Amino acid sequence: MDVKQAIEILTKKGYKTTGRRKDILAFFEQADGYRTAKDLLQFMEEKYEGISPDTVYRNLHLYAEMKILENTELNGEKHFRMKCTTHHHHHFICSSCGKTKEINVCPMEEVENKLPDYRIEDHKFEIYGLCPSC
Amino acid sequence: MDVKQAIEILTKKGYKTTGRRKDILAFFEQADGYRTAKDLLQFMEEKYEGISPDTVYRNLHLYAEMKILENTELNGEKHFRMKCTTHHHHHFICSSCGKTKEINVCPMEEVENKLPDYRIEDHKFEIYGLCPSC
DNA sequence: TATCATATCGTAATCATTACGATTTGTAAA
DNA sequence: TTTACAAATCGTAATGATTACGATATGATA
Repeated sequence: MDVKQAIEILTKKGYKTTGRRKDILAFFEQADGYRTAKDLLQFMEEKYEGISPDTVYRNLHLYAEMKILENTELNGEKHFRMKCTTHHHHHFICSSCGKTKEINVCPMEEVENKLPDYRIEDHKFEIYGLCPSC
Repeated sequence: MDVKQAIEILTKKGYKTTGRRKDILAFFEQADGYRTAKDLLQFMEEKYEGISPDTVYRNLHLYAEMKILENTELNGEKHFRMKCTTHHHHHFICSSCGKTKEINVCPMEEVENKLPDYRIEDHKFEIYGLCPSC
């Protein structure tokens, strides 16, 4: 997912493309990993002095709902990153810098066979630790 | 993990066995699944009128730190349950009632081979959905 | 350029969690 | 059993993240 694709989704669903929305997307595009709401708020405050926290959180939720961002809990805080648009996969997440590495292992097929009477709606498979540079 | 084992751990590490601590453990022993801090607080207030929220949260963290409880995020809220003491495994978690089902699938060996330069510290593999009764 | 629904602001409210001094209470030694 | 003391809890306030909301500003479309 990049800024261009995200804006297309917004437009198609009838949402407006404002400067703040574009800058939030740009922040995550260049972020290369998971970032907190606070990180984003600080970034936005540099350009938009006195920006309302409401604006930041509202758009974070909007983007998560529209599958433009994905989120996870890291060190007790919610973190966000651009959603991957390629094939299904999971991530190693560096708990120090938030960078991720794609992991192409998913045991869900095996698991589904073991849960015949359950309705499976979602799953999470994440590996945490330190990346080579941290 | 049951109440008896948990109290042994507390005692061994020099923590006191208070009525409140025993009742918190009893709550999770009979809970059979994940419960929120609020669930626990409500339960405790029935018996201990005017109990301080500090007491509840402090002990939740103490138990999590001592590996008596494990926790996860469910519907945006932290949930806790008694820690499993058997062999390593993962869980299906019902997002409606919080009940869990043991899943004996773990692909970490395969994953470790793919991350030679990374320090792996933890991993999470959880399946979410509805259990047969929900 | 005018219109209008949407987005944002400014600020306050909410909610979960944490902090802290005062008081109470297990625990272990006398 | 009593005493002594560190640990636990209370009562209450502070904190911090998030959400709410009426007023105002601003994209998008005609």
